Amino acid sequence: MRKVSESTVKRLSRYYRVLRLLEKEGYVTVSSKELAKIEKLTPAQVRKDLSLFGSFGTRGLGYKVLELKEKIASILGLDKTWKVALIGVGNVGSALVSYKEFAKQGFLIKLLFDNDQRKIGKNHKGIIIKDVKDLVKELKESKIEMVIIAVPADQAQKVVDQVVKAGIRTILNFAPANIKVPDQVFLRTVNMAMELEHLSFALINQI
Amino acid sequence: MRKVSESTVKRLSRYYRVLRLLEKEGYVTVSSKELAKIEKLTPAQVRKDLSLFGSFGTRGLGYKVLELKEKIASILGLDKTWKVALIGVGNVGSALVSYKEFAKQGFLIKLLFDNDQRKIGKNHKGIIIKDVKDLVKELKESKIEMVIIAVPADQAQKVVDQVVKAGIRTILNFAPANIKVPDQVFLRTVNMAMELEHLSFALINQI
DNA sequence: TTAACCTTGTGAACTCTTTCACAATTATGA
DNA sequence: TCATAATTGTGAAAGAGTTCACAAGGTTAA
Repeated sequence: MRKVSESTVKRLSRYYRVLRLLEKEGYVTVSSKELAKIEKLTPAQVRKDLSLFGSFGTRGLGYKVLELKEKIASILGLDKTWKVALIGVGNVGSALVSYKEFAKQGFLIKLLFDNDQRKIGKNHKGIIIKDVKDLVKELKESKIEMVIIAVPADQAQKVVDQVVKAGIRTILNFAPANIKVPDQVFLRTVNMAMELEHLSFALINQI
Repeated sequence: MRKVSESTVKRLSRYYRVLRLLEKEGYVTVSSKELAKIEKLTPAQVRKDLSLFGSFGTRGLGYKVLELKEKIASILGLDKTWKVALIGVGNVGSALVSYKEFAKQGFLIKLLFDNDQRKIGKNHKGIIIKDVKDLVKELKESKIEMVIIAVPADQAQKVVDQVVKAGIRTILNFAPANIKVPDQVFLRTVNMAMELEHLSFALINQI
């Protein structure tokens, strides 16, 4: 496959959300011009993004909403369900367990881990919290495909090392730490403080 | 000021974190080569980023850790404190109130809002939760500079409109919704499901 | 059926970002 | 003090990503 940029993937996620909405509102077709307007992009950008994966439109008409939505779902891997484990059932972890958007997109949190003896064995929103000691064994047995890290920063690297050892190739990290993984592992880090820093930069520099 | 790209700002945040760490470990100087190695970038990239804001280094030696850290802090606006209000004290909102990194960087959550009568008036981690009805008045009175949105998606636009009306110019949004703001307002949206979609894309397409 | 209109898909042009490469400058050790 | 080594800062080159512009193909209405 031709190279797909980070920005293109992000925009696909956005198109997907717009299409879901348009579908609900009863729209049958949508043009690149309309999509672009909604997302504040150029029509050419929208067409270029989509053309990386095939020709989904009809000249003179545009794209069929339902069809394009499903195409993008398939490109992003949203037409299947993913088994996800979450490590660290603290403040952030608990919030993520309740985060509806995950399940809506097929990301099903199947396992929870913590290292706190008071939490281990407890039922949290229908899932028994397991001991992080058994991480590698449990991840393998449950055929988990993705892992979300929500442990304190100083424990994150250690936990990630275990996760990698269990053969997991995709990790979403919420710990504010600079984590290292082997090349073949996909790691994305969400750092909420860095998002605020971006805003304070914008404010100070009056962009 | 010359144009500073989104990517540059993100990298500055990362440099800042590395420098904080290096300082703690007792390093006095650091070269662009070393910084680049830690962040998996090229030395030229590091120097180019910094050169946008001035000449902070010493040829033959590198950068003084403490000095560079402070320069970047000043660029990002981390050398002052920011008054932040958080709207929506649900799962995500509560997690954010407890998020240590915010305070560490000078982002102080001063006000909490919700629309749930059972929560309004209650003390949450030392802050009395206020009625979102009084949003505009309270934001103005408390001289809030930034707002974090953690309300359900279907209420987000309405709340943001109020925030904008109160004169706030920087908003960090955690609601999975496509929010519109006037041009002069800086809005960043963190969509955690979109981060997972990025990972599933990577996994499917075996990048 | 036909003419007028609309919209896609895509090379080419353009713009933005990253990397290269090297002069200039400072540090270091004999 | 001087030669050697290290490292910055920055124009120029290379590489990526975005927008332009238009031929090709499809729609619509009379």
